[in-house]
Amino acid sequence: MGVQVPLYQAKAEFFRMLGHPVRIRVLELLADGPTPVRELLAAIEVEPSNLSQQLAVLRRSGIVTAARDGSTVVYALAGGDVAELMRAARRILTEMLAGREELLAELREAEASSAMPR
Amino acid sequence: MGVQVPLYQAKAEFFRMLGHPVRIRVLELLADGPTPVRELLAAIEVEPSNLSQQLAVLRRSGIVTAARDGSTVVYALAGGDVAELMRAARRILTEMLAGREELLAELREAEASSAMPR
DNA sequence: GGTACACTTGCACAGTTCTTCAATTGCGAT
DNA sequence: ATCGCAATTGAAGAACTGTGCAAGTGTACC
Repeated sequence: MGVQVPLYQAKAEFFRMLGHPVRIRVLELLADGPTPVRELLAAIEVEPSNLSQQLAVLRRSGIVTAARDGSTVVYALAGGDVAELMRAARRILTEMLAGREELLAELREAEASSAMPR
Repeated sequence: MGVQVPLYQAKAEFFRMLGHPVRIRVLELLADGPTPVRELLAAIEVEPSNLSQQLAVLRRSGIVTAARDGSTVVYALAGGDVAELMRAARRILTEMLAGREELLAELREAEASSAMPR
């Protein structure tokens, strides 16, 4: 029953895999259904080789699959509730950013009513 | 009012912030309620200065707050349904890890213990 | 004051990830 | 066979992240 490959390690790797703007956009596009690379390239501003590198990361992690169809390659989500994950993340993100805006507003008020900073 | 930092950038930063085993463990411990650093240190095998560095990352991102109470510092989730995010992630991980028995077993244990009162 | 403890910060170095370029593979058409 | 297009791979350097140590801040207690 020993822990051989730590669970926290696996979770962290999963989140790290999501931690790139191009990879996020790809996953959101794939959430609407299987998509050829050509379309991903048209939708995301990125060099083809860079997109391929990011697709390779997603493939290696197992969250997407690739299938060749003639001369194009079509990517799809390997399964799972990716959309649900994104929704949960967006909810937390919204709260986090809202809190930050409030702090910024408070900071501006405090500066206006006290001595000038450096 | 809205800052024009691309949304995908913000999402990627959010996930990258989660992409570290120590930070994951901290968030899961905090999901059970506010916790002093001393307890985090006892539960996670890590050097104090390393834990502090990871706590600083979480603080900077805004997902946790720190409050001094005497000589100890107590951390808490800043809000948001972190537990729900973790649940969605676990569901996807389960599918991705299908076939890797050890990790699946650990995921099931984690599910069981999170459903139990302490 | 001084010592002890809890926690944090600065810093240097090791390790990892990102980006880009050039080279390559696979496929369809000529 | 060769051309052109779609997509991938390999490799190198830049950029970023993680770690541990030493030094720092803040609090309590004598």
